[in-house]
Amino acid sequence: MTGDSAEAEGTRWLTPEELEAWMALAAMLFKLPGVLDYQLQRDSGLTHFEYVVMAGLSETPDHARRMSDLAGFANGSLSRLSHVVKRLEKRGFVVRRPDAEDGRITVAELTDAGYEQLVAAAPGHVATVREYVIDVLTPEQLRQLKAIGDQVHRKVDPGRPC
Amino acid sequence: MTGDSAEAEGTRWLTPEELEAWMALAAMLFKLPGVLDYQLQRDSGLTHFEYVVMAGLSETPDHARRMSDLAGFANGSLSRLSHVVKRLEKRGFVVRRPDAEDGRITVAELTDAGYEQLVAAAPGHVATVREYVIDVLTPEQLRQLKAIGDQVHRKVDPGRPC
DNA sequence: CGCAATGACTTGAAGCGTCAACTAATCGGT
DNA sequence: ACCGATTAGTTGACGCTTCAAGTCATTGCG
Repeated sequence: MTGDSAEAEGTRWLTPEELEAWMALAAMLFKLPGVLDYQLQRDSGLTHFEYVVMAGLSETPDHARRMSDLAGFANGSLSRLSHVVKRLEKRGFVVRRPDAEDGRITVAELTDAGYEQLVAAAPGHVATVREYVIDVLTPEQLRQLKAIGDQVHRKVDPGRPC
Repeated sequence: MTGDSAEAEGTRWLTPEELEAWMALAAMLFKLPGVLDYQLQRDSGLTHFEYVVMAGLSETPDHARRMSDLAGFANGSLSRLSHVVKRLEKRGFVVRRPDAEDGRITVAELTDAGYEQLVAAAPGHVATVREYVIDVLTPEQLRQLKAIGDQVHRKVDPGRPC
């Protein structure tokens, strides 16, 4: 679909430069998740999403956080989070309890075993991020990447501070 | 996991700038596929991956291509492609046949119905890519994005021209 | 020529994510 | 104080991706 045909006249096709940028982004989009999941799965038995969820819990002072908050942090749906937390609970990495003040709210809390698992997984994960992303880019490119990512993210998901 | 603790001494944790860049990329990585899939699914009943596969076929003069070639183009595994092409075949968008010269090779070919489906889906897809990525970035950022994407992609997937 | 090794897929099972439906708790107007 | 509306989260079914195993064709070595 290169836009050289005459149908759909109203369509603004991508210029060659735009296409190149999009293809480069798309290739990252397709490949990076697999690389991250593969390393974490192999070395720590965790999905990248599971890792992010547990990391989100570890960020708070009491290693606990309500579900919808956590879902936002991990960029996933509440349903997805619910399934994942149930699995993590079954594995003993997390516990769930209703909030004392508002019974609708569920609070997920990282167990000690979960925290240890996260601490054990972190170095390998960070090394992978470094190897495939950070260390192949210059500091200037990292700045650019942050700006680009923020702008796209803001467009995709407007209702958020960031 | 912010690296302020003392365990795992050998680990080079991310600096704040590196972390910011990574978080911005990760947010894109999580959200964009959903946006693209949603639009294509809603308006054309296609997955983004299915779209890319059919686009890969439409690029050749005879609208046909061997499976492993196509898998590389679409950045997916051969197994994934095999399942997807089977579904597309069931829907009448693609046909498969063994190669005449080498019986191991399967060639997938876009049918007329498949081509029409693709042509109908393209404008909406391009508009979405434009809306969420291209049009929120400056030409300079698009150049940067291409460079960044290429470098990461080359690291992730070394055995390829691009 | 024969047959082991390699290459190109295909298949089936298992796990994960999404969607829609559902439950349960709180809010808000009267 | 009541009851419909809203908010928070859970669940089950279905579809898609992955992984490991299997099939069939071809290559190349002895």
